[in-house]
Amino acid sequence: MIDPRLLRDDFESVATALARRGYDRDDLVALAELDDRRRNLVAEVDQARAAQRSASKAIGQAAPDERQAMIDAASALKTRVGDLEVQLAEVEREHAARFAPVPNLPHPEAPDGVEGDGIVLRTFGERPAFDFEVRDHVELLESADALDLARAAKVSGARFAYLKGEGALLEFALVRYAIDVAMRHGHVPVIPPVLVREEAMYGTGFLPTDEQQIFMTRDDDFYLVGTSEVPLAALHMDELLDEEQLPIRYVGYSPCFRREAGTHGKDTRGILRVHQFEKVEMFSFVHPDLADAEHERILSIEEEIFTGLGVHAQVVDIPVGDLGASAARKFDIEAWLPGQDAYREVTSCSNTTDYQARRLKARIRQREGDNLLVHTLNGTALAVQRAIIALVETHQRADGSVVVPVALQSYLGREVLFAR
RNA sequence: GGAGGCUUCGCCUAGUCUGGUCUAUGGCGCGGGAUUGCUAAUCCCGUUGGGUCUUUCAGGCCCUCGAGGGUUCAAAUCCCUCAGCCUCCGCCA
Repeated sequence: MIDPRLLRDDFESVATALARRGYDRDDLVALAELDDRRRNLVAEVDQARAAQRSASKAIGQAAPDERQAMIDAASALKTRVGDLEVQLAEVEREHAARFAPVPNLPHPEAPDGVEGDGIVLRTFGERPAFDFEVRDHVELLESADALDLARAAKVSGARFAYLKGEGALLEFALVRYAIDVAMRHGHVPVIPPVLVREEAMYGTGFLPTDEQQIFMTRDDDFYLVGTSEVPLAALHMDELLDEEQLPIRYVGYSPCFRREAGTHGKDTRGILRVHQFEKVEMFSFVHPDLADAEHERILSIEEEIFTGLGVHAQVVDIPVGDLGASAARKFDIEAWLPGQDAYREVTSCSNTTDYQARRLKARIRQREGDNLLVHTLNGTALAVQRAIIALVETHQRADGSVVVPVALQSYLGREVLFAR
């Protein structure tokens, strides 16, 4: 959620910033008016309640024979408070519903544009060259019996997979490798809940805007998380953090569930886009002044992890038109996938400034000055399925075996995968 | 799944049976100050969080006793729903 007070105090800068994301100025005018209406009504209700309270209080000290008249008078005041409260509740409801979908203010340095207009900041790793016909991850993994898509389709449907044998071992190795790198940089490992309540989904900004992407349970009011960003962010929901505790850094490992609504026919082959995947995710709570630096820091850890996997990739500064609701700025790493002859997103790292914190009510108690909202940042350490694709396609050999990068060898216990 | 107990302003705690003097008690911790002097002690003051208004170095008012509803002129206190914690039974990895 954006700050209603900022909208009131500096309407122009909010309107200008959100215009970059294509947000309609007239909608903001309406929101500002709604906010005024709410504040006026709050003042009125408070006043009415003060009158009623003092009337009621006097009754307690009054002589018995005076009481009935006073009670009658207080009853009238009560009716007025009740009427105003009903009006206020209606306005509050509208206020919450109308402010919630407003996206975060973009970072001044985030580039303009829409999907596809991202700016490539740099590339790293060597782009692989092959003197044989390249296989894609499906061919490589299936022929080694490390992946079973057909039976997953039977059991669960399209966009599901079994990882088996060395495929399953590869997941454990990659996960532990990524967690170790993140831990070396001060992130505390966490296995979070993946079924969460509505507050957590709302607080992280996935509701209401991404509702169509989220799985939900039928008989219990749980949502399945699409990323452990949700339970990691919500970890400090409703908390007042001491300044000295910051920064707080986590690295979570969890399955992720996405409905992939609206992606029919897109990336249907293999495990690039599936309904259930596993991901190692970094998450930081920091003082606002340090958010930009933390964003760079998380990005550099992501680069370290993928550099260790010997993968060629590019770092992209995502344009404002392609940001999720909660992000002010986002960097993606796109790895080169030889099987597709293209760069594809393997990590994503967002600075959500105070947007999630305002909704989650996660604040900082400062030694001096007022409490303030903490800033939150998240970034993919390693998305297992996509990392597997990049890894096996990059390091494949003519016979279908795959050379294991040195950084991963000790985790996997072997130097070559899929050897015959 | 069943039975019972519990949740109070950082932490601990009084208050709930019997509604009004609760503007929530006391201790610890923390912040500020005073006094005496010797590895400290004593005393005083302050210390939940949020909203809103004003003539904004400040003050007023409202909300906040796990959350939400209800009863009442009046709710920490009575009633209902929900959540969490604890104990026991059942089940289970």
